Amino acid sequence: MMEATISESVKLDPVFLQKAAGIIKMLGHPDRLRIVELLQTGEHCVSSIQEYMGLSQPITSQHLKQMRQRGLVSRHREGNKMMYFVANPLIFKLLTCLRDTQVNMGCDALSLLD
Amino acid sequence: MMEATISESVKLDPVFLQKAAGIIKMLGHPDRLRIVELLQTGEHCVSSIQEYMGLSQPITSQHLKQMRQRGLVSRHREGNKMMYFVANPLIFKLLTCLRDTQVNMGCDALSLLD
DNA sequence: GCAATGTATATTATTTTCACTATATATGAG
DNA sequence: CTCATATATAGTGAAAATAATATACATTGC
Repeated sequence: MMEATISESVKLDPVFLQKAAGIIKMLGHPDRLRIVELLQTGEHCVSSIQEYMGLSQPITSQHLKQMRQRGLVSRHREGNKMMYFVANPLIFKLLTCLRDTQVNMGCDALSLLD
Repeated sequence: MMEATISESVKLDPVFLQKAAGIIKMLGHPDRLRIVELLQTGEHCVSSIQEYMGLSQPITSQHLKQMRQRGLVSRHREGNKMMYFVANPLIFKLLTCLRDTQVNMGCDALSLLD
């Protein structure tokens, strides 16, 4: 099994970078970041996400819609309910980065410096 | 040497999550994402960043200021010039995620699905 | 069919971001 | 001190994000 060693010199393709920025933008909102953190554990319906987050139903739907449009999450119907789940492998990787950083450096790793 | 295995079950601390969202938000703009990609290779002054990016001087300064306020980058004076550099380890990790994703999955990995 | 539940959308007001122009500040050279 | 270079900030207007309320739509069970 080969692990690719990614050199720092790999340049991000302009198209890729553009799409990536769009995805990252979606994670730049605390609520949405927390939603994907929840969804990472498995699929959830809107009402359970809503309850978990303590958000209104429309706001919850809106966040999910935005993330769906950017390809972060996807959904399927299950009877009455819409089940949402993470649809992009990059999301898992990015969340792993965050957890890793929190575990290794603690909360202060992200403190403002200036 | 021990590599920490980060379980998916590590829950992100609310404070950490809040700060992380702030940092991630800064990367959610294509120009800023490209700027940190540049800075990752070493420090650069404003005018060289500006030239590389093809942005106006005020816009360049503004992006840098925002990122400085969030702790993504820092700077020091070198004579006439202000040298900017990446100040947060998380940035490197996130960029590595992106490069890794691009290399392993190509540009289409981030395509919209819905 | 109707009512109940779950989700999505429309509308609107507020706030925030973005990008531009003009101007101010700081350093170095002379 | 003066000028040139490099950077930062102020002020403005347009565009986008956010959040709230009201309403529409879809599915289930009767």
